[in-house]
Amino acid sequence: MSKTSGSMQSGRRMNADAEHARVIPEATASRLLGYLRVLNEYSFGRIVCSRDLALAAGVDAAKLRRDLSFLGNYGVRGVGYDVATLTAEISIALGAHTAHRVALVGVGNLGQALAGYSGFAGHGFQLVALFDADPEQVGRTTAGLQVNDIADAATVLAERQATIGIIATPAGAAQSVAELLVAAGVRSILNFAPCLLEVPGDVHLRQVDLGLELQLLAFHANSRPTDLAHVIAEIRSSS
Amino acid sequence: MSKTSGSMQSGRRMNADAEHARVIPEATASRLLGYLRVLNEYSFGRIVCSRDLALAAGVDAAKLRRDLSFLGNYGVRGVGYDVATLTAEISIALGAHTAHRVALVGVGNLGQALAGYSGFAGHGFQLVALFDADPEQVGRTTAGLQVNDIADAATVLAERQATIGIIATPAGAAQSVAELLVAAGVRSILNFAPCLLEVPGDVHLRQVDLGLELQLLAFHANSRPTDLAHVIAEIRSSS
DNA sequence: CTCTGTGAACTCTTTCACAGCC
DNA sequence: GGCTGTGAAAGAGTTCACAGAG
Repeated sequence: MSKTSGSMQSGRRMNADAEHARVIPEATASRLLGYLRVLNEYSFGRIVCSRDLALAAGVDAAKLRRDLSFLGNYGVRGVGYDVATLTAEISIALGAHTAHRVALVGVGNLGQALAGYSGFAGHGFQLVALFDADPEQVGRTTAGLQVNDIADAATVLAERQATIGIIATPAGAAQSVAELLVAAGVRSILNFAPCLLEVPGDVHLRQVDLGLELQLLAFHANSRPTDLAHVIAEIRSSS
Repeated sequence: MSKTSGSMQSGRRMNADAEHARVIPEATASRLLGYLRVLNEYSFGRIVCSRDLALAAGVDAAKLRRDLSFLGNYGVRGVGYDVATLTAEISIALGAHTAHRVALVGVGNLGQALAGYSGFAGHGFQLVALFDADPEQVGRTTAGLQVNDIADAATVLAERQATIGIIATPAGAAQSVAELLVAAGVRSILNFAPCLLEVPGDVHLRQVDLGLELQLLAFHANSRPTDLAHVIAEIRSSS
């Protein structure tokens, strides 16, 4: 997002050490997670070929092989990939082995859906704190955690040491919540509030906008028939 | 490349290169929705320049101008864009004027969060049916609608004529729900279940995976320090 | 002068196709 | 034969920088 500063003097030196190409492109990273999910359904010790794995993951084989090639050469030509090895390598590459302590702000419907998300603990995430501004919610227990007052965020977070924050509050509250989280040392934020957040450059921010997704879907639903109607109208008017 | 705005009369051939500005790239479409949201906070009749609008929308000015250029030439050089005109043009381009009838399946926490989503009605979406498989939920009322049994989907959907479906069920139920929706005439599906759906080619599918977003965030949280260390090491070794 | 619209360069991503290994 | 890994080409998206309108 932000301009990655100086490429003025580009590094002509590639391969200083050449352990392996460590840079995993953004697009690849998101698919690797998908492969990992699919791999979990194969038994360890099995061998799987790119075509089958790709089919199961909903991508095409060439793309999958290209993606995996960023990790190194873990396939065997003429054979395929060992499920156990591949699982391990992807996990390592994505850092899925390290645990993350997560604080969730806003325990409305969306927040509770997130708190109850089953894939949470399963993938190295530990929910360590819940917050809300609503006195009605504060003190209640969800997902085995008591909801704290957002006003106490500084103290609670200092104690619980979260590194990831999830914002599931109304848009109006999101910015101040983000600031609280950042002040408490959170360096990665997943924001579900439909608004733009300002955060320091060293904080990684990810935005998920449910309304926007719906509108994009509608756009595609529209544009296809509309294009057609448009073409038809043109043909008609020209005759 | 593109000129437009003249109601240029094209020939009867569809390959005539008359109407250019019609193809909006995917990446641009998603940002246009963002601009629309920001524009709502300006008063109609005002003029806004690309720099300001871009700042408010969180993109850079050149990108914004490029995006808007896909719509046609609605800006005035040396001046800026008229808020009212721009709002209208973006809405038209995105088809935000047409209403969409939405069916939502799964009224658990996530489903209720979606049902209660405020930006729903505000942007041409009308929730027309709610479904769940849980007898506990069936019959309850959320967001002004009674929850129907998913078993009755065919009948209810035939009557309510939804064009967009939202799946907010557990992963295991998603595929069969998708098939029900498709059979009932739904041609656009927004899927929140963390699984791959198989749908016919003419059905537009959009996937939102909350767990995946979280894991991607964690990936960046992990990889950034490493990247940095790597860059530093390179700089050091080269000087 | 300010600000838009866009060619051109650039970077990121996908796709093809085939060499090389089993 | 089957399959991986990857150069090379194609495509999508971004950024630069400037001509030209007001």
